[in-house]
Amino acid sequence: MTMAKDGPSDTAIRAWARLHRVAPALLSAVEADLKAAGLPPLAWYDALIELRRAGPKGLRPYRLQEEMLLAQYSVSRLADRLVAAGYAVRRPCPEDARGQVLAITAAGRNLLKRMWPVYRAAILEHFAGKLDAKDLRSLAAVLGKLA
Amino acid sequence: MTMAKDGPSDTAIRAWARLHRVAPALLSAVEADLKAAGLPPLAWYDALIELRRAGPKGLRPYRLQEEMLLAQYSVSRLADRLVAAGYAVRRPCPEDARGQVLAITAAGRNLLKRMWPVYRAAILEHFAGKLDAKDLRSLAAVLGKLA
DNA sequence: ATTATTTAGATGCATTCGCATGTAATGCAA
DNA sequence: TTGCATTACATGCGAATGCATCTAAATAAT
Repeated sequence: MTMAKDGPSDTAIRAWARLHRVAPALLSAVEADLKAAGLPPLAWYDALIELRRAGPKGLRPYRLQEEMLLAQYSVSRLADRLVAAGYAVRRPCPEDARGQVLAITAAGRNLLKRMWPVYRAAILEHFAGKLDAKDLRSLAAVLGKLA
Repeated sequence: MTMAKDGPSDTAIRAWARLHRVAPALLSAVEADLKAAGLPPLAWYDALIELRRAGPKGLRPYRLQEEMLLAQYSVSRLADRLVAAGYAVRRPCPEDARGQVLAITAAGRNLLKRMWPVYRAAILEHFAGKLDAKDLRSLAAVLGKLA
């Protein structure tokens, strides 16, 4: 009955419960498809997309951190792995000697190209294929309010 | 331009991107509130809710696994921790000697009562407070199609 | 200029996750 | 029944995560 304790409404609880239930399942279904295709995790894709968008000037790790909404150490280690795998390089930062710049390599761009078909198919199969255009727009609109 | 390669539409990609971006951030914001209050992770709450719902007869781990959409080893270890913390007990299963039954303890029920106010406030702050009733219903409806 | 504060990033350590596999009991088939 | 596949759950081990802390450089304060 949602007493006057002034918490979220029952409707809100239901929506939350579904989000809490569905979103992680969806993400891990997509991750599983990538893994099944012998490809790296989604986070690598996301990071490389940002690096590619940043262009040849590269991207500061703290910027990547903001874009991806990750913890600092998480970006630091993601960068370690991307660099170790040859998909990105670390360069010293000209304007700030304590910082660095991350840039995508040719291998990184190639990885994006190899991942996208699998990623795209996974999005279609697990997500977009189950919704119509109206659903998708309304979902994007609602989620937009949460950012 | 979403060529005739028959992937997800641009609208779908946008919706996916937001979901991928917002949902994990939301979850970790709520987790952070719980942690800040000195409380266990959300997964403990979810599991204990299921155990409480199951009543005194308890719940088989594989059932919990289905409810929570988790990996088998993940439930096994979650159960380890709940039991170690005294919030649940393992009992041998009468009808299946290889199985077991998990049941919530009084301490577990008490933990649920302590967590709920914090959880509820977090849902309100990070989620429900930013949306109106129509948003919430439409979100629940769309996510329902993905289950 | 000297000192204190903040910021960028790395890392040791403990916990957790994921994968593969192991053990044991059940169910099914020949 | 005996043998084989399946199901329920646990676990060793390597990788990833989270926390706290460290270094070093930049910035602000005195």
